[in-house]
Amino acid sequence: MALEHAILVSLSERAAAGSELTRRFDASIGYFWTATHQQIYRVLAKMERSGWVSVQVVPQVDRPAKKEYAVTPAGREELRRWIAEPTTSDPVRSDIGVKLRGASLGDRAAVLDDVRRLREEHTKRHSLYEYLAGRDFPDPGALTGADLDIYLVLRGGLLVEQFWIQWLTEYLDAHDTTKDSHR
Amino acid sequence: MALEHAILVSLSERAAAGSELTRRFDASIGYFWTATHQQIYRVLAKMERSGWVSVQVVPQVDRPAKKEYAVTPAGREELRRWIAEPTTSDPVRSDIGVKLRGASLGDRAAVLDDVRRLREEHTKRHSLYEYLAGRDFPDPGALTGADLDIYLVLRGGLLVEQFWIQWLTEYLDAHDTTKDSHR
DNA sequence: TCAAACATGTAACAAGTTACATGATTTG
DNA sequence: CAAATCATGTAACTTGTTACATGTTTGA
Repeated sequence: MALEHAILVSLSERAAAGSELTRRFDASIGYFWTATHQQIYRVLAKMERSGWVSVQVVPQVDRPAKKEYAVTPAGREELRRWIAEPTTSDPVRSDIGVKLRGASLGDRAAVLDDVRRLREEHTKRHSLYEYLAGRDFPDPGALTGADLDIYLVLRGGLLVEQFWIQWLTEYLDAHDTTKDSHR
Repeated sequence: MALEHAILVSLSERAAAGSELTRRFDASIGYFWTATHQQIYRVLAKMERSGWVSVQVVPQVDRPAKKEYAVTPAGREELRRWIAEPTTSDPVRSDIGVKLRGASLGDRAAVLDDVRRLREEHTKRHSLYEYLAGRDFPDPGALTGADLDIYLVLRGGLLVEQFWIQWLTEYLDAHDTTKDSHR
């Protein structure tokens, strides 16, 4: 299970409540791991029982109180242990990959529309990442340590989006030039 | 759920038993969807109850009998329906992405070793796909219909492997030139 | 005949998804 | 005071993983 470890990484950078963690998973950590708030709250409760994180209720001036979670020494130890462990490649799962393969068994025109829409989405995300890279890392060559890591993971996000754009474009080009949109 | 639909695509190409499907998921379909035999048998049973596939027990001369599954008209209809449905991008989940981000909280040298090992794996898979492409699709420009689709999905597999090799190489280069392997 | 490979499964569990629920506080 | 937002959760369900179990047939 990597969700627990992704949370440990995020909390190590800065203590946070479940809602704040959810926002982080929608953004930076989300390049390579996603989670909904329901999952995060459940796992946080479990991690507290395991003693990997501690909680402190923080009353707020202008907001409802929140539970701020911080990594404990046991949590840091667990994270070290997990990081040193050999990684197995996660299986790839992509609906669109299955649809592209089976397109001749359904409505080809609908698949092509779908592909155009997805390519648009990935293009937008790619632009966003480029913007973030330019804004937060104007001089990548100067980075070291944790900052360098954060930058390199953002690079991974950029490269994944590039992959999608390239693949979907190849698909569209191949099916536009061969006029077999009718099967 | 796309496993059911991935099975429908595979069975549409040719009827098969669970063990044969498992082998296909380890190979071609597996570029973008994976499944173990336990999952496949469970889902096949469910699909039979739904009427999407039919079974025929085939006694074999030199092997134990197998249950051959074939797509029914209802299954074909369901596949058409699913293919026409708009696709939502599947969430990305990658252990190594989380580890790269948190590397400064653990043993950096171990992470670098891990990255080298993973890059090696992806390089091998890339070579395999290149071999398959050259063997099965010597003249991609001439392809149409289902054959073209199968080729384009293989292209997707190749491009994913390229992404991995490039990203992991960037990571290694960045951490080799900045000598901060000690945190 | 006994080990290996083939084919099919069960059971228990872990992880992820979807839909809904609750109370606090702020803003119009 | 009503609607919107924030923060936290529960419950039911689906999907995926891990470990084990069973019978068949071939080949050493």
